Amino acid sequence: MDKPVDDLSRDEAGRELARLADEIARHDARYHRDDAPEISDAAYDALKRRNAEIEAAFPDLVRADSPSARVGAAPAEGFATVRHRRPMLSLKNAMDADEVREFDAGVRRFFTDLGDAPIAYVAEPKIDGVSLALRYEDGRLVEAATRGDGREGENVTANARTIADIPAALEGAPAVLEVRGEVYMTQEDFAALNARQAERGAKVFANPRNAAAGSLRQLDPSVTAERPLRFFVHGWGEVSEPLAETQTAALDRIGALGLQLNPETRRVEGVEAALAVHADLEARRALLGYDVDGVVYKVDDLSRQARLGFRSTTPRWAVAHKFSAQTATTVLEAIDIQVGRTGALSPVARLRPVTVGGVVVSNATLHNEDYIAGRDSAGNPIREGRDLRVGDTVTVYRAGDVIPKVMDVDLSKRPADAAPWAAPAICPCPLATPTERPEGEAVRRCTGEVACPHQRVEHLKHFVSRNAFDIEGLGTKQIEAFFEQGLVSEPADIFTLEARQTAGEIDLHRRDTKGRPTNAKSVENLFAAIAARRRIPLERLIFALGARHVGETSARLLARAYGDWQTFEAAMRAAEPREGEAWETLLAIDGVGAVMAGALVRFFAEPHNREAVERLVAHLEVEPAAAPAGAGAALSGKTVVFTGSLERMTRAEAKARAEALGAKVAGSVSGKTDLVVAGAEAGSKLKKAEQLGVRVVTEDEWIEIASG
DNA sequence: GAGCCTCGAGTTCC
DNA sequence: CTCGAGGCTC
Repeated sequence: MDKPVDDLSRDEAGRELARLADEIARHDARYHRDDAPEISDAAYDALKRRNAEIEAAFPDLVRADSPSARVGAAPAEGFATVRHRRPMLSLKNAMDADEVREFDAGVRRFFTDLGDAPIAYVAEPKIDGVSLALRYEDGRLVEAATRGDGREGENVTANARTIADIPAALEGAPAVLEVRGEVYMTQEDFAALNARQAERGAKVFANPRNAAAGSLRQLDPSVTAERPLRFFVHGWGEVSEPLAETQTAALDRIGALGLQLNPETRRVEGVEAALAVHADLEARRALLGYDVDGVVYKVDDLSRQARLGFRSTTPRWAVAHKFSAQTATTVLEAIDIQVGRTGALSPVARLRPVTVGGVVVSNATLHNEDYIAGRDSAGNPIREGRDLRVGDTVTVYRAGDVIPKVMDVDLSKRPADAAPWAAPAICPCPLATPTERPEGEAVRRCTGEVACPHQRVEHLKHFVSRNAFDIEGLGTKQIEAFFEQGLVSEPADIFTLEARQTAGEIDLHRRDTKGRPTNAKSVENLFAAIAARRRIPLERLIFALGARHVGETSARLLARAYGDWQTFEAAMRAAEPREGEAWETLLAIDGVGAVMAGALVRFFAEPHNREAVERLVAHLEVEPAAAPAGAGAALSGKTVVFTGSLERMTRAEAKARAEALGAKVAGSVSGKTDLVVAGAEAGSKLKKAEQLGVRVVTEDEWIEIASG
């Protein structure tokens, strides 16, 4: 049993914080990375709480790698983080009616039992607010959490309690009920709030969503209480009992408990009826009184929702049909070139600042030269094939209400002397390296590779980025400054900073990024943060190396396939392009193809990279990769093959089900196959399974397995 | 060989 | 968030 915090000696507290940091990091990895938590949420929360209590009692012992400081999306200080029991996913967007019809067709293809019957959908306005999850236990509100990165959000319970639409207690609710919805502000309330703010000389908000977000995240709940926040429910997370058989009935039940449902919500039969709701709401958009950016359609039947399941970040049973975006007109003042870490040259539009949807926009990505020329990569016209020229008057919108984009150009306002834009033949870096655009690719690249200072500095930024080394106090700005001052030119240099400082070779105290003297404390903190990262999980290291085509996910695959750094590095060094055992082993990894394998082999063939990696790893202690995920699930680690025609479910459904149980679904039978599900008229695959002695089951037996 | 699904890379603004 | 491209399935 844990000793009361008050009874802990300093030494004991220090030791326990160290233990907790390790343990929590391990559980985080098991949960986030492997999807295979080994302790309950409550036990995990208890660890976090214990850590926080000790930190509160011994603030000077708080570790650089403290679990309370370390979180994915870096929620703001001041709010505890909350792990969502069910991830709060986002929705797939549909930009027009045809994309919605495709969504409907996809849903229909999933089921074999529909015939011509239409799918029933729930259509509801997509409120432009802030997502919030409310957890009720035994009818009492116990926790309110923002969406955050979908896995962890901020605990804003005290603030949520001040919102009139959020009851503190629900009569007759299930033992556990987590409702999800949107906190928003009406346009009228927003205007009045801004008038009040302006009067007081306080911050004026750009739009109702920002006002709602800002109000919900006040550290002082009494401020939130004065803000006119409202809340609509649109779904639920964890529940202790099924709410109903349909989305409609479930929402009705939640509404009957005393929560607000959006009055525009409709149940409709078939996709065309759903589209009619969109047309109706778009026409009445300005009259609703609150900001709405589209309409969400959800499959009404909850058993069908469950069968459809989820893609990695979105449910298959819902789609957000967006309204056409708000636009603004401005002048394209310049087209600059940015260099990415892979050498990709991206044109950026510098715009005369203009307000779009409540935010001032002055930059917008132009993607690549085809985009400027008015074509997509397939040569199809965009902007009806009209090109962009400096001096043009252009229409700007914010894609997904976030990323500014140049939509169209007004040729009637084009200055007579506006010249077509020409892609740069040389990199804008001091080396002026020639650029090239490989046949069939959209992107032009600098050929300077490691020599190009732009690429080097971007490479370093990638190295310290959040999913790589994530060194606190060493962000974009700091890296740029260190690079410019010649203090850091490759990753290994980061780990020698402290030694060089001690030896008097460099002096970090002298100046910060702005040339001001830096205080000793922050330098010390930086050294501590760097030291804390000398121990690094293999997958983070592989990702941080920055080989092309190797992102977070692929790095994880590689880490799991090779297990530890020595094995991985030896294999990469031994591999030759397109032949040999090491190459074959690499390609055999599920998810690794010839392009990625080629990029890795090339990365490790480059002498500069080999040496830089060697210098780096000398400073590190690389943690081996965790065992593969899904341990404990019914079919975990098994490979399943479906053959013949299935009669009680579609292929897609069968596959989704098998994967949910931890299996990998393969297309052909081999020695690695564990189970073959043979439907009617199974052919060669069945024969092969019998030859290899692989276990074969009928569709009925499979359903038995899948439901058990 | 086409079509789906995911991943990687680059980007904006607060 | 979006686009392009890689990987896999049919």
